[in-house]
Amino acid sequence: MAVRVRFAPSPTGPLHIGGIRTALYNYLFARHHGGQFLLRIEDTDQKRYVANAEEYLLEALTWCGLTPDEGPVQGGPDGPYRQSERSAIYAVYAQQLLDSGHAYRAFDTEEELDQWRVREEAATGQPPKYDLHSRMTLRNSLSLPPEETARLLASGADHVLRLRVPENETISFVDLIRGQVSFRSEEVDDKVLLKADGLPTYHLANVVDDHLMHITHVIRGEEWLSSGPLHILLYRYLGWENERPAFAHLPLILNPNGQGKLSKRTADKLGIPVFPLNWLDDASGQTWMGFRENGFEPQALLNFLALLGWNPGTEQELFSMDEMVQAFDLDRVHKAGARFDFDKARWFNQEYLKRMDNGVLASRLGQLLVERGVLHDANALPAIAGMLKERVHLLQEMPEAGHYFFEEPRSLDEAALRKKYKVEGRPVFDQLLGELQDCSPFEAEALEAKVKAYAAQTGQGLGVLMPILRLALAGTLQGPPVFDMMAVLGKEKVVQRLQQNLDRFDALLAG
RNA sequence: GGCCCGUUCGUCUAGGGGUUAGGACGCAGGAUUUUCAUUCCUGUAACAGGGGUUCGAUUCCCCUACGGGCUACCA
Repeated sequence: MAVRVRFAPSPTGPLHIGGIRTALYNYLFARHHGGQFLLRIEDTDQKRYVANAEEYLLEALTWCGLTPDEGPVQGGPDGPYRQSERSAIYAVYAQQLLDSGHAYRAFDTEEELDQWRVREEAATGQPPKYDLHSRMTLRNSLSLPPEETARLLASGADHVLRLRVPENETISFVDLIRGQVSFRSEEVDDKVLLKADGLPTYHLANVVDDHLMHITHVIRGEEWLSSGPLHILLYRYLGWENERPAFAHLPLILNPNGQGKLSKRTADKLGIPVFPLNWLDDASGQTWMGFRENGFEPQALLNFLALLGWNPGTEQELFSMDEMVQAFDLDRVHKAGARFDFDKARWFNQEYLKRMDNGVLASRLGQLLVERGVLHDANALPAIAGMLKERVHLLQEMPEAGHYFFEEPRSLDEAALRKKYKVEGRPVFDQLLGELQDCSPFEAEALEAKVKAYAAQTGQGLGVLMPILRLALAGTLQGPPVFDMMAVLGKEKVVQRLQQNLDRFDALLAG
C-alpha cells in the first residue's frame, strides 16, 4: 500500500519551527517511500481561529519547498482538506458512535463543569477528570434517566458528545519511534468528541479524516502521545482497527536553555527567531522575527531542522533535498527532545551561502540593499557577494560587513592605525598611489603585481603597506583580500579614498 | 499531584556487553594568509546516580534523581 502522510496544522497563529520540522519529516518520509504528502487544515476551533494564519502557513511551506500533493490549494480525491468544510462527515460517525453505545451525550454546561472542577479540587487537591469514575455523578445520558435525556434533547438543550472509555483495560500501541506504549483505561478521560457548536474536536476529526484520506502513517509531535489511547479506541469503535495508520511521535524541539518546548517568548528574549517568516500579531502590534527575514536560506534551515532529532547514521551533515529524501527514515529518529541551537543553524546557513552561486547571491543582496536604501552598482554585486559570503553567516549581515563597498567607511580602527602608520611614512604611500593610478587594467592581479613590485623596489615590507591601504580603503583591518577590494571599488574611488584618508590619518596623528 | 515519554562531551548526535566511546557546532591553540574569513591540523569535553544480571556493563533489567509532554466543549 502506498504511503500517505499528512501535515495537519491548526490556523491559530504563525506556524513555528517545530511545525516546519514535523512537515519536513512527513514530507521526507512520503518522498522516501514514493508516497503522498497531504496538507489538512485543522480549523475546528472557531474561538482560536486567526485570520491570515492559513495564508501564512501556505507561504511558509512554499518558501521551504514543502509542497503538498493534496491540500486546500491543490485539491485532491479526498477533499475537502479543511476540517471546517467537513462537518457533515463527522456528524455521521459521531452518530455511529452514539448508536453503538461508545459515545454518550453530556449536558453539563461549561459553567457547571468549571464549578465542579473547583469543588473537586478543593476537596481532593487535584483537578478532576470527566472519566469513568466521575461520569455517573455528572449530567449525561448515562447518568440521567432516559426520559430526562429525551426531555433535554427535545428542548434543544446544548450538549456535547463524549467518548465512553471502557473500564479495566490496558490500551497499548506500537509507536514507530518509541516502541510499545501502554496506558490504563482508567487514566483516559471521556474526551469530548463533538462540541456544543456541532463541530468535532481534534480527536474525532483527526481519526475520521486520517481514515477517509487513507493515511498510512501519522507522524506528529510528542505532545500527542498521551492522546494515543483515545485515538486507538476511536479506530476500534469505528471499526477501522485493522486499517489503523501507524503512529510515530516525534521528539519535541526544546528551548535553548532546555526549559520546556521551544516557545516564541523565550526565543524572543534570546533574540532568536522561531518562525519561518515574519509575523505581525494584530492584537499586540508586535512583529515576530522570521528566519527568512533574518537572512536564512530555506534549504539551510531545513537541513538544520532535519538533523535536530534525526541522523543518517553516517557522518554526513550537509544534504541536498534529494539526499535527505534518500537518507531519511523514521527508524533513525531520536527519542529525546532536542534543544534549539541557533549557532549551529547559522553555521548551516554559512555552508549554504558558500556553496551558492555568486550571481544568485548578488540578486538577493541587491534586493536587500534596495530595501535598505543603499546605493550600489549592481554589476559589482556578484564579486562583492563572492567575497563576503565566506565572512558572514547570514545574507542579512552582508550590507554591514561590506558597507565600505557601498559608501565611505563608517569608522576607523584607530588603534590599528597608530600601530601601523607614521606620518613620516606618507611619501611612501603617495608614491604608491601614483603607481596605482598607472595600473592598467585595474584588476586584482595587476594591482598585486604593481604593489609587490613597488615593495620589492623600495624595500618596503608588504606588512607595512597593506594594512594602511586596507585602513584607508575600508577603515578596518578585516575584510576580503585588498586587491580584490580595490578592483571592485574601481580606480576612481580607490584613488579618492586613499588621498582623502591618508590626509585624515596625518591630521589625526599630528593632532 | 497523576499518567506517559525520555537521559552519551556545553549543544546536536554516532555507538553498543570487552571501543583509545566516533563526528559536527562552539570554544582554545597552530599552519596558511598583508588582515579577517575560508581551508587544514591539534586540543578541550560525555555514557545522571545506585543496585542487580554477567567473567565483564556506558550498552540488558530494576529503583532513584533529573528533564520533557499531557492532564479544556485547544489543537
